[in-house]
Amino acid sequence: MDADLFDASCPSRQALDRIGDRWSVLVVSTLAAGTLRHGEIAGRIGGITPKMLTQTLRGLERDGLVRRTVYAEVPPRVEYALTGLGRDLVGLVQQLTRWAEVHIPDVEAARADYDARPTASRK
Amino acid sequence: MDADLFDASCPSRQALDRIGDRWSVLVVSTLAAGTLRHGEIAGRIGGITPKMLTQTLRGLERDGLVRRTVYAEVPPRVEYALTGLGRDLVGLVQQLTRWAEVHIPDVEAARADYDARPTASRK
DNA sequence: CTGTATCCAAGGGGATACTG
DNA sequence: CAGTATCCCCTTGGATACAG
Repeated sequence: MDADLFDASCPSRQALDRIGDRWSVLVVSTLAAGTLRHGEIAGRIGGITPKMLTQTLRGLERDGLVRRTVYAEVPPRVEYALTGLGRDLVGLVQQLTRWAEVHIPDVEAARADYDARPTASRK
Repeated sequence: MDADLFDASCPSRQALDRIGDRWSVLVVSTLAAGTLRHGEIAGRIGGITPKMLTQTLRGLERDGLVRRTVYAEVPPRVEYALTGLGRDLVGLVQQLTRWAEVHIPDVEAARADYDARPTASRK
């Protein structure tokens, strides 16, 4: 019931808990293009349900990564934009993306090799 | 059924799918210290079940991030070590950790502020 | 348009016990 | 010691319908 220095005290775990879910990275990356409305984000991502979009946006807003602005107009208008902290996160995500782009071939090669191995095959 | 440029084609998503789970980052970070045995890893992390350790290790091995060496001895001995690719990933994870260490205070402040807001309170 | 509420299926991951 | 096999719970997230 008590780990060494890991569990919740590990910063990388906390960071991953924030962006490790299915949509956060996508939403943040989309907002990197600039201020967008709820429907615009949904349209650009495609496949995300309104529930998940709102849920993701709320989480990002709560963590100070996204700023939500509501305009009290007749047709409700709500705009979302990255905060300075959010823009910072985007930079990190882009590094992650870059790493992935460079190394994915290696990973796939390793995987193909692993799956083809006669010894420790077995998925 | 077809997103713009995201969904599975997004590299960052692929990278996150690899390290976004509960244990991969912890295991990889632990192995950054050097070659370790199954039990040693479990001991250093604390709280991980043998099932999850093996499962995580298998995934990392399959993706070419970790190298598994089995010694055919009387008391079974299996050692795990990072590959070049794995060491590369560790570098990225450390960047992530660094970012988290620096910005977690901001995130927590934003969260506390959000939770205290009279307007859009409501968890 | 923006967002909420409900229902529900799938899977991750924990506990435990057992095998080589 | 290393790893496997079950069982099972609980969370994530998708579909759908509805409200402000």
